Amino acid sequence: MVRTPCCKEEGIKKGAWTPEEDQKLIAYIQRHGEGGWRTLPEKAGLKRCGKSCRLRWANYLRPDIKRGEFTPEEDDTIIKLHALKGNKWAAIATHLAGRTDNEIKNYWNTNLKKRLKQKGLDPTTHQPIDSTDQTGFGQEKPKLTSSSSARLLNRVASKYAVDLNRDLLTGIIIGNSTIIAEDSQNSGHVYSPTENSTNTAPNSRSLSSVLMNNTSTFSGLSDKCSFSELFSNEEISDMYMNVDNVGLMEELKGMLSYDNVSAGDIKDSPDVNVADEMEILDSWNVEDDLDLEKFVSSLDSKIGVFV
DNA sequence: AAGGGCCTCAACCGCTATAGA
DNA sequence: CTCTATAGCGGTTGAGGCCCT
Repeated sequence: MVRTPCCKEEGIKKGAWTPEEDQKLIAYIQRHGEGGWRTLPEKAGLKRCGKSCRLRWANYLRPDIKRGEFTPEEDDTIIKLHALKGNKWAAIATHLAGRTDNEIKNYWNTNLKKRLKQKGLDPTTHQPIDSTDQTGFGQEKPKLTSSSSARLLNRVASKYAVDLNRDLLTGIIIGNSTIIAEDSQNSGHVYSPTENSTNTAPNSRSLSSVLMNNTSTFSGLSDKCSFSELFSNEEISDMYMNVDNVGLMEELKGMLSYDNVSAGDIKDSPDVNVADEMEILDSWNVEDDLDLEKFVSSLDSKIGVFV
């Protein structure tokens, strides 16, 4: 990939923008519209590189930018979306009208991060820092990289998760705690990919069984999440607003995080024998109606201990 | 008053993704 | 398919303001 030289030329100004420069940029964009950033500086009479102009416009001069203090509602939205998306500032910004990714990133680093720490929450994982936490989600999770089986289980789950319909997933996420509680004791249930996905109860029991029984093994904040393909941004945001257990939603997202992943995508992961995992996964016949737990046990004997 | 440390946030840097020739 | 230009993203930097001693 060839890097475009930027701001390397002689005579290119850097640093803070002056009001005069701002005016030139605004006037030019009002006349000609956005785009063509490479040639814009010269045409607009600015001694700046195009990238600098684009950033100045996108982060500061755009007329739809909302300035001023973040509201408590915006704080809440950022925190919840960060739990779901991680440091995907641009993605988070799409949920906050008038706020830029840069502004949200700065606000997170200078305010919200500290606030979470003060509440005893890890700003990265959003889980309690205190290891005595009794929720189960706050307990230190084994690193994803520590378990090949966990990774594969994620992929197995995701392989079937795509068969689940939207209503089912919504049901699992929003307030279906009764079923989940029952499922935690239903260890013998067969996680069957052939169950009718429109039959909500059996499938939700299967999926949430996996969640509850293996909660410590699921992780991941991958942007390859198929979650976003199943739900619109607005719907995801609504779920976060309504869901009681944010941790559960994260777990579910983690389950889906390997959807569409290929061996090539994860071959750099240090402790994963990807070839083994993919071979096992590919050889697994969906029609076998295989019990997931038995399947995982069989994996343990082949590629490591399942935690 | 001074100056040192801390905080904030605009701007920059380095990189990837994508489109189009 | 390859190459190149451009757009976009996330991490980092540093100037300037604020606060404390």
